[in-house]
Amino acid sequence: MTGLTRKQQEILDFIQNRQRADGMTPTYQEIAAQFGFRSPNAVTSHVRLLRRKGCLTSETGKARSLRVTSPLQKLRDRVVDIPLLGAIPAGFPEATAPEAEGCVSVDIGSVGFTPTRNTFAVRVRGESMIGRHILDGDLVVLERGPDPRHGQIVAALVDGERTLKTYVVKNGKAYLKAENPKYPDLIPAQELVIQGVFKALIRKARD
Amino acid sequence: MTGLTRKQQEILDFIQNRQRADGMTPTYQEIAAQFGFRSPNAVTSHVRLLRRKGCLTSETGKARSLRVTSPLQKLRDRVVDIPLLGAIPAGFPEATAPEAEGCVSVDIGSVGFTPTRNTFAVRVRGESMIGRHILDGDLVVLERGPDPRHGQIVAALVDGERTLKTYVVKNGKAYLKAENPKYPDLIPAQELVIQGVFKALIRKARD
DNA sequence: TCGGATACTGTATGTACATACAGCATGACT
DNA sequence: AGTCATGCTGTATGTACATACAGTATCCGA
Repeated sequence: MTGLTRKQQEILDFIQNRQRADGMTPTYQEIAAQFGFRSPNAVTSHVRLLRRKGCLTSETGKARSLRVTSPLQKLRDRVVDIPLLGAIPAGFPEATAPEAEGCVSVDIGSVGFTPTRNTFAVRVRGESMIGRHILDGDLVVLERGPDPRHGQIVAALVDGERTLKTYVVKNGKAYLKAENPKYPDLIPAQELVIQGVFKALIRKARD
Repeated sequence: MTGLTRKQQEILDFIQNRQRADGMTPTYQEIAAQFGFRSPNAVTSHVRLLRRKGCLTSETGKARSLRVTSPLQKLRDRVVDIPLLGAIPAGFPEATAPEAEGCVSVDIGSVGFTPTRNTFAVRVRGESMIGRHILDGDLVVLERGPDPRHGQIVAALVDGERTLKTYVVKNGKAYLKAENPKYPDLIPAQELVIQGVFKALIRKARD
């Protein structure tokens, strides 16, 4: 397996970029137009080579069926989009698609579960959960719905502001506990709106 | 804006799933086949409705040009595939695509940088970096290449095994330091292979 | 009870696309 | 010089596809 030619790599990249950007692969004539070819056949021969080298597949006769087969692509899991909710959607406007202020896209293998319509993400503000190794600025993925169990981390509305807390059950009563000595402890859970339980976390390095 | 009909939702889901799975949107006739319609026109009218409701776009005349316009899709960032490297690729076989044992796909906004060919991911084993809030089982994204700066977290090969350490410079000399009292401290950096510096982290909740 | 939307069947048709056949350069290796 | 891969132009052609026109049946709100 020889490496790809410069031209071949360019074409491969073009196809992949177009697919990612537009959601559909370019046609032979679109590729020809992009590279200034005056004959769609120039593309055909390139595609033939790329296919022989195993970088490209297509189903014969089908329109726009070119697909880049990167070695990673085969290992790739399904990618899901999780809405990143902003500051304060007080309560939770049931079933309404809440205004997303961003979008977190991850493969389901890495987050370890399959998100549903009840999954959302939130950016952590403050260090209230540093004891559980969640930092200011982290992106936290939560799932609304399931009743939290003892020891799970939950997002809750406290005085109209959202914070992360640990859900603890003590003598049959539920409390929320901050994992940082600087923060107030043990808030009775009944008075609060619990928005979801912690499912995953994404952190970027601060330089 | 009324919600979608059950049938409309089904068709929309089918299109989206096919697009994600195959990398190309189904044709009208393929959709018709899927739902048992004996006329491609049944699809046409559904598409017309979905387009009016703003859930679908297509460029007229173009084959396989249907695209689902979810509100999240617009916010969606570019998704990149990062190879998940396994146990011990001792050293780093320069420029060779190292055997990936998995694939981490994330949008570039969430990881906060644009991965390159020198980016890879590794699953953390052990609690040597608990002081920097990195836990056993976490998925860590690293970038090979840039010389580490003081205080940055790096992946290094120590006795043929990979661990995460903090890169510290003391009196002009570089050391690696574990962030856990149980682990040995301050290893001279010269004797080790530094594989990359910490860029991002993905953690799944343990139940 | 009379629209008006949804949810189809059935038949066409123009064109968007993949792909085949027939060349002609260029460079690289033997 | 000769062969072989790359990298094209130019012309066709069959078919895969989007889409228009003409109906029919059901359900629902006014």
